[in-house]
Amino acid sequence: MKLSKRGEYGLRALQDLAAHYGEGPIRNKDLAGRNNIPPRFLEQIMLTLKHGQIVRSQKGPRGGYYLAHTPHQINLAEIVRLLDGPLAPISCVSATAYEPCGCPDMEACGLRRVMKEVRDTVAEIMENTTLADLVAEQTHS
Amino acid sequence: MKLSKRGEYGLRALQDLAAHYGEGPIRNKDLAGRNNIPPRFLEQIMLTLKHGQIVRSQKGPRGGYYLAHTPHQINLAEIVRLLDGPLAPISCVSATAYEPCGCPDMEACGLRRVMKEVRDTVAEIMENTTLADLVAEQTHS
DNA sequence: ATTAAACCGATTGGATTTATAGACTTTATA
DNA sequence: TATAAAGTCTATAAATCCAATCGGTTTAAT
Repeated sequence: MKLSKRGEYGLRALQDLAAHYGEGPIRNKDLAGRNNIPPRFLEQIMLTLKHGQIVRSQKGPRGGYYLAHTPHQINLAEIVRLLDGPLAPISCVSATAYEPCGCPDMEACGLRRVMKEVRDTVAEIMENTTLADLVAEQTHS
Repeated sequence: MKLSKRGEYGLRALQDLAAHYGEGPIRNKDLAGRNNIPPRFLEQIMLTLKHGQIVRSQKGPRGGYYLAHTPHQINLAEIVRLLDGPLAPISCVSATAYEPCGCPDMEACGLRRVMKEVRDTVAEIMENTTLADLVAEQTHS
């Protein structure tokens, strides 16, 4: 039930970008330094986020990364799915990557129903939480 | 956010044991066969479950595994924790295995709050679902 | 005694995670 | 226009973990 480091780092970096939204590109080095993330590893993650249209980048001096949309347009579910794959604990309850499990009768499987409940609940929380929400909580604390 | 095969197999086997509760020991071979689980792998898992006091076993001919308690006394959270570790997506929100994350200010971390919400929700579902619930859903379908 | 079953330790192969390294491209600005 | 600062891309290494397998040991029913 764990998030990978890749996912955790990505979320932390994006939370940081959201906190500095509108201030122009932020260097990988700064993102890594402020959030205790190995810089070269973060570089890879940011590249994935760029390909996933979640951030944009500017090359050269004064370059860096910035959000491709406003913080309240980016929800956590899409980030996690991009960096970590499906939210579902087991693949037979995944909305985005369904695969049959080996159980005798899928409809009658109590385990499946509970896991679906878990998936749906997690998905609801993550889909309804945006980077703006993270930053809002962050500042009025 | 995924459950390991170990966890998935373990839950399936226990669901099976619960469905046959009171019928005496069930062989590893039967558990594996009915649920499409590699037998030698399941053997390991059942041993872990035994050491974790969730099942008991009987050796020798006519031997096998059976639940150590009634199905409604065994909840899914303890099983998953035993086989897969903490429920929390990131360790700084784990109730059973807390570790600080690298973020600058833990209290002010919006990400942490959301992940805690996810953990708490998942824990609530799993702690309040027992093997009896799985089987009940299973039969009246 | 035989046989069926769980127990236990070791190990393997593969995948994934977590990085590092190095060469390349783009671009601001001095 | 030279320079340096930044991201881009590919490759690969190290470590860890996961899934599965194997061989042998112990226990118990018949």
